[in-house]
Amino acid sequence: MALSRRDHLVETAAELFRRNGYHATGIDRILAESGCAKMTLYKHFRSKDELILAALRRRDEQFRNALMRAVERRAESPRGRLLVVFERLGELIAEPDFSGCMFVNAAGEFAAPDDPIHAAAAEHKRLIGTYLAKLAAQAGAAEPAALARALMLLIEGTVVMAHVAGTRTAAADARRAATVLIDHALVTAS
Amino acid sequence: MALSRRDHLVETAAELFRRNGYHATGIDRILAESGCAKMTLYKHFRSKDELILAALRRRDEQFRNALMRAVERRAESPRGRLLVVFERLGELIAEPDFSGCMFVNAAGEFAAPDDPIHAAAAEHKRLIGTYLAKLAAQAGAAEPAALARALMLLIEGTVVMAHVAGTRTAAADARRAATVLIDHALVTAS
DNA sequence: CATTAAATGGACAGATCGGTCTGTCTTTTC
DNA sequence: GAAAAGACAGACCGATCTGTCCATTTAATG
Repeated sequence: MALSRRDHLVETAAELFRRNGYHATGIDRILAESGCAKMTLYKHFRSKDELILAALRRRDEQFRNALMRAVERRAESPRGRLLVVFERLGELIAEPDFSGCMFVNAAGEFAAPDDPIHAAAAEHKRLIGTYLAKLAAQAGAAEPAALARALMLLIEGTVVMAHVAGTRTAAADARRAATVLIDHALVTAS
Repeated sequence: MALSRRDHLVETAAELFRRNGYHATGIDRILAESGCAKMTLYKHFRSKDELILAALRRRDEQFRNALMRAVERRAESPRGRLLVVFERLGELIAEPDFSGCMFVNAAGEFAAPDDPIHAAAAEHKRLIGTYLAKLAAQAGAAEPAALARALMLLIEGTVVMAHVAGTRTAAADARRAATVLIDHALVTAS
């Protein structure tokens, strides 16, 4: 079955927000691109901000599901599961119209920490961090949460440097640093 | 001497852009806050985008000067100079109205890589990276450029996680990871 | 086929956007 | 003190923004 009208709207919006930003993407553009009428939008959402929230939630789910599937599929060792994350990172930033992390961009445009949109971005990062900590624990890290936080820094830094500065080696750099940190955490644990 | 009219405008704009974003900050707001007339703005700048560029250039200089001064002032060992960067990072993200990196936010709102604003953000990151590579070389790293790129990832990741997710331990996490990477690079060099 | 629900295009409102222009006032300079 | 330059306030422009409303058409359902 094709996407429902609502989902089609959210999908189109998410793509435009990702590529062009939130304030810079007008409602009319989203409607024209999706072929929906204005009243269809405002029947499903009370405001543009709610549409942004729905778009972020959709992308959060898609992103985490794809990540977890990749880790499961390519899993070799528990240590290797952590490294799969960085391989996926390399694919992500190599995509033709990669535009950085849309959650980071959202937090940038909606800077107030108590803004629901900012909070949704924060929740996304929290969920990824929790997942990484689980992988780190399975790999037998001395302090799984601490290792996960360090790897998160490398991941976010990679996305930023690849987008802002166009650093093509970012994912490889991150992977190399990650192996050092992971091995250090595993040695300390044994 | 007080700031010139032009500099006062740029300073006010930079602060508003940093806190509230670029598209979300209107010209009128900047004028009201700075007490300038519209024609004063358009005498010095041809467009809002040029004002944004001037604001980014100003902040880039201020930021790098402050960083280099901190490194010089608190310098102990060559290795310690690298770690001063992370101490400064901790102070930065602890500031009351810290709003992430305004260069990253600029690249997010002006996503096209060939946009002059995006390019200015890229140049800022490039300059920081070059400086880090110099410090890494002075510390005797095996591959100074590679170490610098890895540290950049930690730094950018710290700013992102602190702003987006409110991770208060980010700078400490980064510093800890940095020492591991630095020592690894120094051991390999000897 | 008839009824009902949903989505359509498009007009419209009110606000705000970036940018232009006019005219007045203040400051500097000689 | 006169002349020149710069900054002031604010009206104004066309475009665009989010959001509301309506009248029509389409699609699904009994």
